[in-house]
Amino acid sequence: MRELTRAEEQIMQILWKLKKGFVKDILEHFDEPKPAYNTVSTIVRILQDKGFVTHKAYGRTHEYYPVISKSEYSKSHLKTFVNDYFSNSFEKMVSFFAKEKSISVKEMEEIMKIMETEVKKQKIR
Amino acid sequence: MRELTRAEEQIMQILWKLKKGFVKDILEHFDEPKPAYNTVSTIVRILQDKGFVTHKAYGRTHEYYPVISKSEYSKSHLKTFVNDYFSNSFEKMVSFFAKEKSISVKEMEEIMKIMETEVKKQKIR
DNA sequence: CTTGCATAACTAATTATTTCGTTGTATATT
DNA sequence: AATATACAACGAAATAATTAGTTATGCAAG
Repeated sequence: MRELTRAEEQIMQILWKLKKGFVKDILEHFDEPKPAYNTVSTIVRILQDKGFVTHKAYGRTHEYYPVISKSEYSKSHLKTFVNDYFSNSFEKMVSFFAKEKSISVKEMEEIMKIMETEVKKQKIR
Repeated sequence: MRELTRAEEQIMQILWKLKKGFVKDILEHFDEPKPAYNTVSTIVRILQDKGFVTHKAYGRTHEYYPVISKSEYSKSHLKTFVNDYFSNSFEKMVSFFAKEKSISVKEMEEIMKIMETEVKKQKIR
């Protein structure tokens, strides 16, 4: 999957939040200083060329939708990261952050609970 | 922490692997088609300006060292990612990937083992 | 010493990304 | 119909990143 550039990612984050939107809706969700209308419009069109969004036309105006979901993109992005920084091992990554105390005890307990459920579920089949 | 660009990251990965190296050593570790010597030299100097590497001079030639470790950088990078894609919750991220089956049962069992140890260790204090 | 080679530093050229002004057109308003 | 408004499309300009040529210098070999 193509990588999003900085500006593209910012707009995708807004679209993922909004689910859909006209350029003017996207623009509203920018913090000050807001970019020019045309800047947003251009980048949305680039995102469309790259296959990240599509649009529905209402006469001459376009309502844009994400085609790639936030989950899909994050999955692909994290995979690359795990591959590059943790020799493709989720385990290495997670245990690194557990040891680094980037994950709280409470979070770890939650994670263990979920994993137990998942392990059981996957072992049944 | 500044983000690494594509070319910069490639060189950092090599330096992290080598621990230290002259430009020519870095160059050797590129796959074909290798970039020009000067391309590598320029980017290493940019990395130095950004504070990612430093050097030890042997007369006129420089041996470069990472100043930011791979761990440090990956920590900062993943934090940004978790913040942007999982509303700053490691738990959300990990359980998403567990449910997606991106983490194998074997890996989950390992992770749970490590977390149990970590939880105990951190609860003692 | 002179020539050749290796290297860092500098700089120019190229390519990618971001930003936004301009244009043309459809639609709404008077 | 004439004018104003809103928008997508286009394109130019600005900025960032990448690539590599050129230059200057030190060192080694003859």
